[in-house]
Amino acid sequence: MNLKQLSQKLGLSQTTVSRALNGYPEVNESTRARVLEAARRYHYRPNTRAKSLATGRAMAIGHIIPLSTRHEIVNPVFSDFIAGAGEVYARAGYDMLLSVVSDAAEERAYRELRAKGSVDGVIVHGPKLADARITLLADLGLPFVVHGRATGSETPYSWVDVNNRRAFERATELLLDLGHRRIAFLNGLETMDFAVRRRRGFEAALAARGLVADPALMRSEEMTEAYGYRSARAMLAADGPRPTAFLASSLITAIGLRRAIEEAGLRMGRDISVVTHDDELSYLANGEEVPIFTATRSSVREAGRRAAGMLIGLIEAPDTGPAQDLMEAQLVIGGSTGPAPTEE
Amino acid sequence: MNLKQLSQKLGLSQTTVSRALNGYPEVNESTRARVLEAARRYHYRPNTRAKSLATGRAMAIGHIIPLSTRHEIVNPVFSDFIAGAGEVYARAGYDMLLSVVSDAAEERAYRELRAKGSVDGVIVHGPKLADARITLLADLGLPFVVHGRATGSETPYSWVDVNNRRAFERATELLLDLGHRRIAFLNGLETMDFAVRRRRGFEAALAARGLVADPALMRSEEMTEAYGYRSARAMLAADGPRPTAFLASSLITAIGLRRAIEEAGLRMGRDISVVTHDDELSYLANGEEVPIFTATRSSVREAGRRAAGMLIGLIEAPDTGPAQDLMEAQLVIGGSTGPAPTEE
DNA sequence: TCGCGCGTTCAAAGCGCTTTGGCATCGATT
DNA sequence: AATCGATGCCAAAGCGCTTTGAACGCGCGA
Repeated sequence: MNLKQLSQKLGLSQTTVSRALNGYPEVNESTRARVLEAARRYHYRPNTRAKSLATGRAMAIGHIIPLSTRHEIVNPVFSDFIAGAGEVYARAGYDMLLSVVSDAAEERAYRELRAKGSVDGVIVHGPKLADARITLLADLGLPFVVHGRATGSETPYSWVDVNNRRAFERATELLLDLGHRRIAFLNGLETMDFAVRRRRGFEAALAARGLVADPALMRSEEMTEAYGYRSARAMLAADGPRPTAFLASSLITAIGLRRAIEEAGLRMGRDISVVTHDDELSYLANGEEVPIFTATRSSVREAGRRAAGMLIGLIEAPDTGPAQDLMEAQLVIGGSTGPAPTEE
Repeated sequence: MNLKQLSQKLGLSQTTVSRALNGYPEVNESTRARVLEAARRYHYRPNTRAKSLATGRAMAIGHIIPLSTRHEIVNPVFSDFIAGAGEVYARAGYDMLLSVVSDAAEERAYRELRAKGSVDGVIVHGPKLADARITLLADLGLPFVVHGRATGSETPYSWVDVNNRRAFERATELLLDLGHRRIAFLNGLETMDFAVRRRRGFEAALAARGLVADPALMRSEEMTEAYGYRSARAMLAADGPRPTAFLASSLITAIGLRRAIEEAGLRMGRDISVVTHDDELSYLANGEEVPIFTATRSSVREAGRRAAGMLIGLIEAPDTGPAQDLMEAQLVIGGSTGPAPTEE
């Protein structure tokens, strides 16, 4: 059932039917009612491609996912973000277009999206320091919102981000207040912007008490379970003073951490304290009533909602300047932290 | 730069340029070369919407994700599947359209996808028993491939699935061979087809040795970490004979399981054996060289690739009947299994 | 009576592409 | 010399929608 057929059934012109459906004022209310009723009866839906060819609006938003194992993206954070964004798109009538591309093809993918006119805007995932995609997109004139920030990018841009620096600063302060001095930090890959901010927060909190981070206790890798396990195991087995607390960048890493702690015959929360960041992933809850891990908590799904909303705003009101949304993480206390054990 | 402009620059008609670009034979090879060169120079990309309006092909494939927390979908399995499918789509020139919808709106979402003509086919995720979506899609005449199967669906359909029954049968046999008799089974939600098949495999292996499953040792829930923890904790604390082994439906659940085991002062692999299913998620590896958990292993990313390939085949050769692809899981031995402890 | 404005409707153009149905040109065949 | 089949190119129609510009009928004031 297309517009032509529908208008024939109604004995009206395509023009009138189109206007009636799209809420234009110059159509008699009684005919409009007839049209709406008929559209419903025949399950009429305007063909998206024809509609966007005519209007020039794609009514779709793109997400380009670089497909590298060394990347932070093919990970559970992504599905939660997408779920949040998807809710908003659905409500606003936008489709979501996903492209999985190799890192090398990423720039081309953005250019194609633009040239082929398949989307009205894009979300940029996993920004790196001075991320090249930002200037690229600005050049292409394609509206975009970054999930995270890209320190060192000179052009202004829109973003939604968690205050990673502040979150990790507070987490570190908590551990310091509990008496911990030897705090290990298992960070994410420091090519990623958020990881750098987290490290800054960590270092700032130490510096504020006249302490300085011990390089031997700092790692930066992709945030897997094995990473947490391997690092904690090595640090706990090392000669010399051991860490009494760990700061982890993700729940998955913290889980690996816990495995190493327990294998070493220690008890998390008593012998070793752990604080982690928790993205509130829907399938990976940090315990039920009482959190397993003390954590800096911020919902990535909510971030998805906000980024989507911001982008749609940008698309529909192109003249507004770039927008920003800095979300504060909550520091929630769970069972993984306690006072630093006193020296024997 | 559109076709009209490009053809004017070349002094050719749109027809010829279009044919040259699309590889039609009735164009002189030298002009074709000229056209290709010019297209490259001006970064010409045909507008997708116009192209699909003209051809009737959307060059896009839809994935509809029901947005319920009670669902198995907003989970890491999903992102890996998508990553696999996305690779194939990209190579074949298809876009991927994602719709996140509430469960109630799911049927409508499929109908709209069809009526709006935005996709050439869809992948169905997380099939339930006698899933209604299958007959719906068959009625709509929209090509589709199911990731998994829907027992009890009378119409034939295409699917890609793991042999869940066989995998869990083998896992159970392994535990039986190791001398375990009290085996607990933490299954996924048994509204889902795969979970039912897994239970059948579990029960069949027991039955083959004249044993019968103990209902007190069987659970069926969404596969979270907390589920594994809570269930194992309760079972290990119960009066009467305790399980000596656990069969878990996902790595996440197994991780929760391990937490409960260790909190109970037991050692996994010695006091309590664990076998789990492992989807080989890229971010959640089952250990590094040596697997943490003994597991039935099957790559969900590979399943994504295969499903995408199958669907594209169906779309491009619509007359071929439904296809099937049953993947066998590997049973890999890790550190979580050992002989059943002898009774004291 | 005429002309005007208003409310309502329509025919047709246009979005950027593919594809049908010609139309020349030219070498080969009769 | 006339015919024919390739070969290579083009004009125009059509995909399903929106939107421009015009038209129609009607009531109203002049």
